[in-house]
Amino acid sequence: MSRTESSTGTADRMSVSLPDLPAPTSVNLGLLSSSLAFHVRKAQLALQRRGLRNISAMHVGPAEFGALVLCEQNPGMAQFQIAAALDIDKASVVAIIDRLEELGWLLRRRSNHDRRRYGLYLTAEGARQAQVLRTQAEEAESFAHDIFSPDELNQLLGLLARLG
Amino acid sequence: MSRTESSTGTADRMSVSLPDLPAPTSVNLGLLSSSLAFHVRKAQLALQRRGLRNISAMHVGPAEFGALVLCEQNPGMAQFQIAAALDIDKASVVAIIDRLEELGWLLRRRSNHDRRRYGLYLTAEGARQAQVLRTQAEEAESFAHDIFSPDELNQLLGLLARLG
DNA sequence: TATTGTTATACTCTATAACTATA
DNA sequence: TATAGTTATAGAGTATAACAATA
Repeated sequence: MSRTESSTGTADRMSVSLPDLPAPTSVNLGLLSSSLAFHVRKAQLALQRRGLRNISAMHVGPAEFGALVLCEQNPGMAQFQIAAALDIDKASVVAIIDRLEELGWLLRRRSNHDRRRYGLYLTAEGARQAQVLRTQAEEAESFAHDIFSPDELNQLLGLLARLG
Repeated sequence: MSRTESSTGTADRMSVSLPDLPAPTSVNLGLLSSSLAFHVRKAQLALQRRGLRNISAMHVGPAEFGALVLCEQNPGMAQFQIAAALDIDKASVVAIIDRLEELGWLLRRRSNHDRRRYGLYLTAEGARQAQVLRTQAEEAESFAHDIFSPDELNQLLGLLARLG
């Protein structure tokens, strides 16, 4: 990589301006300002920074939280169903369930109806932690209620749901 | 990891139901259905699947595309400004600019106004590629125009912008 | 002292492919 | 043959910390 000054001899490769412009003080986003992907990505970063990441010390991220809530609402759920609900591969679910099982928050029980599957069940401790995490998640997202009216929040959720 | 059947002896740890439930046929999302983070994440995945990822063969991802568009709109821009605009660390910008420079799409030119900085400028080839990529990005997001009315799309963009 | 760019390093999240056991 | 779960592996995308040059 030639990261030299190369102040001459490359003029023919320049598209816009050779002169040593002062760096712009305010940045023009161009096409990005109307890009859905750009805004969705920034929104996700903003949500992560608000505390949704590393939600309760432990190594419990959004995926673990999602799996826990799903198993709470749907006792006996199978791993491939977690994968579908969270939009990730079934192979990626294994490590998530492993972690929750190691924490003692969740049990795998081989299904008798279909012995290829596990049924997933929360333990009592898992149910307790789910409650704690749910509260934390709600607090992490509570700033949205300051930014948006209830109507606007519903609008946003509805519009996003149509994208997925 | 004991992934045995453990059909007995763990009843005290179960929070919900011991019986071997058939896996639920339809999944209840619980709290997730009203979670902003959950919907934003699914929306991002949907956008990526629509072709925004690996946008033009080469190793040109969303970050490279963003940097290219920014430099096109703001000739002489510095790397730390790219970092701020894309919401990533300045250290992460280095590799992105390296790649664009290797492709011959972009030039670093040490600024004379502040010799700590580089001014970033598109090459003629970079400007050509920016046009190609812009078209591809617009096509990748065009499905949004099928899903949303122009008003709805503006609403969504506006609401997302308020989150970031 | 603070800022800009750089390097080295490591971490999170996820996908892919190949395997097993069951269906 | 197809499906559910597993393993091993690899990749993308980023952050952090420490550093040199410059302000």
